[in-house]
Amino acid sequence: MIKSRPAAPRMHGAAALLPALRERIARHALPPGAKLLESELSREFGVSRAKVRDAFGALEQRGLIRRIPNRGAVVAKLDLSQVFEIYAVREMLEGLCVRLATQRSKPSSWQDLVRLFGRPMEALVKRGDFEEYIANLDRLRSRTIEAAGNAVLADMLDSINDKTREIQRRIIILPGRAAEGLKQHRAVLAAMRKGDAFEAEELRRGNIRSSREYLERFQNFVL
Amino acid sequence: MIKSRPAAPRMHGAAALLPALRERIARHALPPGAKLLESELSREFGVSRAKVRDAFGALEQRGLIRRIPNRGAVVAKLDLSQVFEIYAVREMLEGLCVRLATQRSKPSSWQDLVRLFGRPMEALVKRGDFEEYIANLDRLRSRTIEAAGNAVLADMLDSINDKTREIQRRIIILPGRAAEGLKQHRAVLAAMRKGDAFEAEELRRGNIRSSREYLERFQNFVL
DNA sequence: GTAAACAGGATTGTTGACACTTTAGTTGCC
DNA sequence: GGCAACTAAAGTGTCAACAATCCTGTTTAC
Repeated sequence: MIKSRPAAPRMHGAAALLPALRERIARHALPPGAKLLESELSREFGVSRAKVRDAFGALEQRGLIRRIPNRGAVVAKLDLSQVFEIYAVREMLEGLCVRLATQRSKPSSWQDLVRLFGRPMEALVKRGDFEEYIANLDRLRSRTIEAAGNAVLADMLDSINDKTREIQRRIIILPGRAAEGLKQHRAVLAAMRKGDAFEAEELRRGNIRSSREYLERFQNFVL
Repeated sequence: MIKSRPAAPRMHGAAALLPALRERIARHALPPGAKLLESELSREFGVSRAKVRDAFGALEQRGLIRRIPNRGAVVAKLDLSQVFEIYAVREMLEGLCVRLATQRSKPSSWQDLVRLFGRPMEALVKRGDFEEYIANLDRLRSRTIEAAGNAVLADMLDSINDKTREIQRRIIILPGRAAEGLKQHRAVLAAMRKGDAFEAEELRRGNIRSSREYLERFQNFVL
């Protein structure tokens, strides 16, 4: 059975506009280079063109779209060098995030995730169920960000995530990556479970460097 | 002689609006809590209210102002906990920046800054010329960011800088801070001059932690 | 005397129309 | 047939008037 991933959310209203566009761009439902028409979106979401314009402004600030005067807005493409730039920043911030999360929470609070990343995740990798694998990775990530309790950091990671979600998906399905990643996440979680914040940080950074190396090796398949 | 710091730039035109507002907020020419009137700015800069509104949107995204529906925009105040959140992130990013800059440039390219941070800076500290001291610090910072060659990182540091420029100024004038900071910056530069990227990173992080400690100790005077 | 109700003024939010720029298609000339 | 100039359509950028909301000071009722 094919898991029907919810398509583009067809919610109406101004509040739904920005999140919906972010989501579509992050999932490459709007692929890089795609043109965004103000009037079209205005009709689809039932909001005024001015609001669409506001949303475009926000997306441009986040670096998700590029606006060319009199020519409209297109989804930003990131070339390889930008992706590596992001990875360098990401390594530092995710490391910090894990360290803070470990320092600010009871070690035992990670027990359920330790369990989840044991047999269940192993099974998902063996079965090749990448959707659920990624969903669990997201659970770990959200819990970590929440535990870190740093809103500035959360914002930055969020922004980075928007830009590289699709690329991460493509890396995960590379041969061997999911299994290797799982091993690394287990190590991170074990350090968190011990309460060793600095070891957890270093392991998480290694995890991201390793992901980066896959990207380097398979860049032709990913971009 | 008093160095007349250029007041609020009275340039006109839509292009000048956003940078001018950023500058005013960063320098606390518009202090936290100050109200921003659309019509007033519209007149001052000779642009339509719609453009002022756009600029407000950008400032809100950057976290420099808060908009309350039907009540307008006020300069965001940061409480102490937010400042510490920013410091945690800043430590990582400035460290990364120094490391990248060291790795990607010829060690000899830092020679002029090494000299500048020798006697001349010493004299500025002795004389208590904080304006020039800070101007030189900014020179070092820009050069480092440029040498790091990472646009994503540069953006994030820029955003952080907007929010904490005034606070940094107030820390620098605390008793002993300028002298201690200078020693640390010298050590960082020496490591860069040697080409030891990781030592430079660690020293820079220490420098920021040290700045943070001053803030912690003197928080009542700074905020 | 106090508090609620009200009116006037000021400020923000929204909409629709209009002007400008680009693009694509068509016509006409060489 | 190919190239250049023109035309029409589509889309974006801009603005000004209108609507809704909030604040302030005054009046009114108890």
